[in-house]
Amino acid sequence: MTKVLVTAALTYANGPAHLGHVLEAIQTDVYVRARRMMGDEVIFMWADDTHGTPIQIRARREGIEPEQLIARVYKEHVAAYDGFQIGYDIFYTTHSDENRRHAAAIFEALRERGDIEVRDVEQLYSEVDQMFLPDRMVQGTCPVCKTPDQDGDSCENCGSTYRPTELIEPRSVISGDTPVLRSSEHLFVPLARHEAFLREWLTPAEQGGTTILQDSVRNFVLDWVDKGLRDWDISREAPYFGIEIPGFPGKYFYVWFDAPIGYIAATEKWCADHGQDWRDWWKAPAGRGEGETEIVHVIGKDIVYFHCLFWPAMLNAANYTVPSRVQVHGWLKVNGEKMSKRRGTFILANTYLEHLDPAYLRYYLAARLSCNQDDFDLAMDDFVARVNADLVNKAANLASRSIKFLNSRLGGTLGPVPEDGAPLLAAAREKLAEVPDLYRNFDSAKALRLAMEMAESCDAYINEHAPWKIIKQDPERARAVLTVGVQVSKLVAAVLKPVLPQWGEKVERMLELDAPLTFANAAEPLPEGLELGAYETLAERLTSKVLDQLIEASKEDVAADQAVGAKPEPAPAHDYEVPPLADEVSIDALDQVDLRVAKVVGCERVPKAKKLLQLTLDLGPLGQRSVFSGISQSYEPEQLLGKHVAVFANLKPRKMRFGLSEGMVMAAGQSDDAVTVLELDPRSLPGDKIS
RNA sequence: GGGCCCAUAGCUCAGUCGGUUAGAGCGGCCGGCUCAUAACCGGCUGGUCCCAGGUUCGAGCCCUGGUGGGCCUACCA
Repeated sequence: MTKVLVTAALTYANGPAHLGHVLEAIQTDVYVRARRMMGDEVIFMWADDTHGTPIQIRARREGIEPEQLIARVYKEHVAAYDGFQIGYDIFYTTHSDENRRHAAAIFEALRERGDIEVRDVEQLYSEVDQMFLPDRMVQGTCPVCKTPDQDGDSCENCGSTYRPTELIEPRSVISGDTPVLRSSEHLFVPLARHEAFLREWLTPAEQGGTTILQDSVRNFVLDWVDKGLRDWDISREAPYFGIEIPGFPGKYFYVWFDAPIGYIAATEKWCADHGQDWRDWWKAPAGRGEGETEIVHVIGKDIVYFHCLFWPAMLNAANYTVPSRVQVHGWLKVNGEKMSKRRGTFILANTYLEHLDPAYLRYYLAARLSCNQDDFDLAMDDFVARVNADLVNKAANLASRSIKFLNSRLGGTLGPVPEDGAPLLAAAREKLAEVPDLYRNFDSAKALRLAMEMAESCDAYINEHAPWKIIKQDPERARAVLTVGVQVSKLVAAVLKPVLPQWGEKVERMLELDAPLTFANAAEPLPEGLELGAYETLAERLTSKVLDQLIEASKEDVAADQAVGAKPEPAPAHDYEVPPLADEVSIDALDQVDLRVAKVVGCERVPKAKKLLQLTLDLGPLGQRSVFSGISQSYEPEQLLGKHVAVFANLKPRKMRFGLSEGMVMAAGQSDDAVTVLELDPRSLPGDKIS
């Protein structure tokens, strides 16, 4: 039996899990469940990644300690992943004794080899924040092209890169404070010394290597090695929420040093709880044979650098088991775009769970995920169509029509497999035989496609022999035909089970199986005379209405998360100017300007105009009006449709080149591409006076 | 600037070693059926295989150069 240790990337504990995290969790979970169904001994080790500056900043913003933040987020993450039925063995934390010990052990091993160098580094330090500022926490004016408000590492205007210390007028993103240059000692790992090992680890199978990587990933990493490996700075100065480096008081491991060690810490904790020895997993030779461990990491393409260079090198240097496989996936996009908080496509895991069954997303993701690292587009209409077509119309329908018919009209007893049904069943079993290797190679898309083909051809067979007609003359023949449907439903359930565990369990009950489905026992025929259990609904139709609700709820939930703790922030430094206040006036002045509530009922771009949108406004009893507004660089027309806005309603109509404008929509902002329209509570009544 | 990856029907994807007229599912349109969750069946619809060259008797597939998208990285090939 192969020992397999699988991990999904540790979830960063500075906020709730979103569907991007869920994609990886599901891909990993499907793999783990499938390998268990192959008979492998698999443990799924997982944890929260709890250290580093972003955690400190988030905690500070909320006015709590980092420990409180990570404890709360931990619960949220566990709830989210449990909700998606992720079958991890342990979800641990990098803020643990186990992690401190293994980090220290790996560090000591590196030090004994002479793989730790100490050098002075000059960095920006903020007196107000009392900390060294990472590159991304500094903004200032680009030293090359003088564009203001650029990040600490590169300029988005001229594209040049630089050190944060080169910025003109640098300031802390956290407090707005002007940081000063300060020197401190940092610890470095000279990665170049590990080049020989890394080249060996990266060797493709055709050349005798054993590590499984996607070709694109391997090329990618080899390219870095070829360019020359740079020293890796593994230390950060206090205050830093993390693990203090043994022998270097006031210095902490950079979060990316201790994060992957969390895989080991989780394993040790799990082993302690289950009477096992973690050394059997992390001190065994890497490999797929007896007495060896196969370590499989599932990660997103953003962290290949850490998992395919530093991590194997560290493990090897410290004599731990190195990964056998790193499986890389792309980003989750929603409706063809990066997840957007404004459009409601930034969907939190827990928001999803409040609105729909995790089975839908599990199926849809698995049905489209394969071994590549392309980005994954979750298109809502395709989601609905695919789930209904495959899961409901094909797979569930086959089981439903077969089992229900047998139960209601033939006493619920299976017959023999008829001669004309045997080839179909044999073909389906041949397909099943391909499935383990497909799952083993993360090609769940193809595995599920095979399941749908099985269901489809069996469905055609039943249609052809129309048991509902035959039953009158030859009930036993009808029974035999439907028996094929049940036999194939068992095979389909086996393929679906890693993706839809509950589906598998329902079929196990309906078919009165005495052992849970595996790929091996799924191929065994169901015995003639078997008495079926009651039919259980396998999948219900998905409607796009539910998804619309999900999108709406996501907007609110994301806003709520961002608002958490936003208030305790002391008056922040402002990096923009506003016009001075006008002279004081009496309240009578307000009477001159008649502001009204208006609902946007029409909105379109004005051809040939650079900035104009033409709005049709409904002012309730006051009727409709046409108003031009110079906001097209900030709004797409459809964004405004249906919104309630404030309109300067007694403004003298003005003839413009493109038509008559009968009012003025209130908006804020100084530059053309950053205008925001005043949106009113949708409960307000069109035409009502604003005062 | 350099590197890597991706591109086939409206959508999701197959397409073997280079071999006939490039396929499937979904969608759309028309008709039929009903055991089954508006399921199911038949028919129709749908393609500049990203573009341009090249190799070949023959290219979706191989080679070169481009375009678009994604990612990484930086005076180094």
